[in-house]
Amino acid sequence: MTPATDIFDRELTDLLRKRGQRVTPQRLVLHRVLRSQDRHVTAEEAMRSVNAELPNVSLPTIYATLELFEDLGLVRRVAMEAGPSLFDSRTDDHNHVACRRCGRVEDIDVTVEEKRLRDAARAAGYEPEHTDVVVVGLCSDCRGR
Amino acid sequence: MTPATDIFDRELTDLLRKRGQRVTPQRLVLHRVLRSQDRHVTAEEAMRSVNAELPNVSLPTIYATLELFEDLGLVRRVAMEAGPSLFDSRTDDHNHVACRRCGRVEDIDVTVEEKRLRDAARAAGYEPEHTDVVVVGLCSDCRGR
DNA sequence: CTGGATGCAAACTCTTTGCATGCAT
DNA sequence: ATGCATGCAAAGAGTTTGCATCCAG
Repeated sequence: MTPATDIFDRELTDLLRKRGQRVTPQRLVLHRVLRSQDRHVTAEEAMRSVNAELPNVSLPTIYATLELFEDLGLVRRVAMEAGPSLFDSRTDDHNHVACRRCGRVEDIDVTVEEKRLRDAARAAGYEPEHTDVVVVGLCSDCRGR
Repeated sequence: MTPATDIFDRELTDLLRKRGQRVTPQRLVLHRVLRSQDRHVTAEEAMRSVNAELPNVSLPTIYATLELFEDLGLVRRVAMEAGPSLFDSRTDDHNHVACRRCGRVEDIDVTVEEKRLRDAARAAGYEPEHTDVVVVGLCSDCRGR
């Protein structure tokens, strides 16, 4: 257990306590895995990583916990044109590139001017919460053929 | 058959001929339906609309044809955080708002400055083709509870 | 005629639900 | 002790595949 995981645990514990929800090993381990590991994981991948540390954690639990973490603002679902849902533990303002062939996703540290978008969303009757931006194209591997 | 559908048919016929592909009634009807109807349809919805005009068109055919139309640049898949794929027959530069509860999607006629995004995508090793922007929030119906 | 396109059924993938058990509080 | 959280199994969406038939060229 690196020093960082200690901090992760404490942060999650505080958030859960604040809402009167339980601190379980499954939640702690998934939280650690998400925040230390590579970004953009599927539920399956998350389960494999969790199970390396804590066996027998089930996919339904992973899904339930990811949804909980989304509510807590700890992860964000990445908007994609297709394929399984990806969950991103980076919650600061950033965006994504996705390969339309293999589905690979990477971060782009470029932001967009959201104000006009959110205004237009409100004009359409929506209360905007966040904005997903995905540049879709071909990654180097998939371009080579 | 309104005069517009005539034009739609001709456009599709030309595109298909150009690639040596066949002009079938299924393709013609789906094309008409997509271009005259409301935007952002699921494959299911598209099938229902097509079947109102031409019975017994199957879901696999709808999917295959939507993929073909995507190649032809006639439709675009809309990036979403979850839920069934939505296909958009508007291919000009525009973006979307989506309700995170009910999945409703509307157009936003606001564009973003894509240049820096595409540059960053290239820097990450991708060849950018287009950019999806989705403002996620709550629609008026879902906010009221 | 000929092979690409279709329809049907079945398989597959991803995600959610129901319910009995377990454990954090 | 209480009931939220979990694991398992099964169901449920959504999408794709295999294959025999059909029809556009």
